[in-house]
Amino acid sequence: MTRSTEGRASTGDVGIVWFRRDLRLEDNPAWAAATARHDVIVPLHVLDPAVLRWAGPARRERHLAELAALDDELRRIGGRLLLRRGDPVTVVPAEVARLGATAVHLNRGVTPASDRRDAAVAAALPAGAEVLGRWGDLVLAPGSVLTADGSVPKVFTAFWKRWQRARWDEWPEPGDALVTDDAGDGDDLPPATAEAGSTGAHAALTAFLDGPVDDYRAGRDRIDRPATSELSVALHFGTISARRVVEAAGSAGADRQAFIRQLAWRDWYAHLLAAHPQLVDHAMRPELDRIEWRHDPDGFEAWRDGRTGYPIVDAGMRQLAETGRMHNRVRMVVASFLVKDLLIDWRLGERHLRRALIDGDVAQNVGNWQWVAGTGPDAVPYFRVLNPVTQGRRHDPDGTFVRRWVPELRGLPGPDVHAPWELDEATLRAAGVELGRDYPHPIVDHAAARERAIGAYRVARPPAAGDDTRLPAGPARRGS
DNA sequence: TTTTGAGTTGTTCGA
DNA sequence: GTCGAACAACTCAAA
Repeated sequence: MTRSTEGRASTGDVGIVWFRRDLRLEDNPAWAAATARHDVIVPLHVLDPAVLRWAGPARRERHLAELAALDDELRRIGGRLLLRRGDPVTVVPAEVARLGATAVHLNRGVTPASDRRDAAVAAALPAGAEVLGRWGDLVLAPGSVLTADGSVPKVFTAFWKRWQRARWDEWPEPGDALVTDDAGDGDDLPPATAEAGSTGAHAALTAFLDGPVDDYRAGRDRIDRPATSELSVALHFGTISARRVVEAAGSAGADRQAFIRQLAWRDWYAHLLAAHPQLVDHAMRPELDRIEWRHDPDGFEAWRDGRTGYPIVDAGMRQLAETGRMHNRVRMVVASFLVKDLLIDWRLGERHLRRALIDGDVAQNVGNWQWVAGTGPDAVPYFRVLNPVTQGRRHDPDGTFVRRWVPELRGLPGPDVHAPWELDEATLRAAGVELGRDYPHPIVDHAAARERAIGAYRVARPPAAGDDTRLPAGPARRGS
């Protein structure tokens, strides 16, 4: 502990704000409640090796930059972020005892692991100290958007209707407590980057609201341009509150409405996981856990390393490996490819993306993977299989995105880059591409793989009542 | 309790 | 090239 704080702290009641996924001071319920209640605040962050093990290099690096930015923000009001390393279940109670704190304020997470950890911390606190949890990550807290029977709506549209009607609970107003300036291990942090912290988050929000938002419906699926808010990382670390984003966007016009709707999807997946923790590794409908996934380590590696022979898939996976980022549309395409084209268990892909993405989040990632796999909530026809070539031509019409991440195909002109195997020898030769040498042949035939996936899903489905003699048939054809 | 209409970031086929 | 229907059969929400 550094000098000056001792004197300030000695006269007053001490509270700890344990920052986790809420690395901001503005619009932060735990921070506001703590500064209103205590005389002295200790802002604490714990680097937990067990959590860091599950983060890829891109997220770890950004995590440290975000901590540095929060530390900068605290310095501006005379404080420092107290950084500790270790298991929070021992570290947090030890700090409470050392500082004589009476409460630990935090914003809760929606995963079972997060709740278990917080409960273990609470149980280990010295007598007289307590954990005070709030919700600060979502627009609406879990449990606040329910159907008439008290459950989380299982189709998005029903959730969306109620979400729009719901009123926010007011968050507490911050007080004027003193903030301590003990940095702990914080002096080892790398400098904050320009895009980190609340400053970076608000800059990204402003840039989005100054232009792209008003073409959001048409632009958001364009993977070759910056047409989205790029706020997922800021929302992941909580450097901006989702409520601020909703307020700033307003609701004027269908484009802004479409953008806000995406934040409702985010809330929906969090609400679902909070209510159904088993969604992390089980299909919402049990029969869909019976799908016979293929054991195909080579296929998985080709997918992971970006050499499936499908350019949009490979571009996305290489971008992910290099940067920890991926457009939402591309996430759907690569997920559909693994699950439907390769018929590999969605859980394997989910784990990989969750680790590699900077914004990798259990609730969001699981929700989206289950949506693509058709195993989760929402009405998804099981025959929905994304065609990687169609998706590429539609959302990357000039092939710009592919050429950026798959340099060996740069010589191929325009949208032809999405299906190099369809080109004639002369075109390929002119572009300096020999399939099988410079770039892989497709590892599966999409049309055949699509039929295979539909068949596997059909077999897993329980027979309809009164129809238990039906044999698994080939894909139905209309007009037959 | 029963009924009814809707779901859904898609693809494919044929007119 | 564009358009609409079909895909398959549920489950869900709300009346």
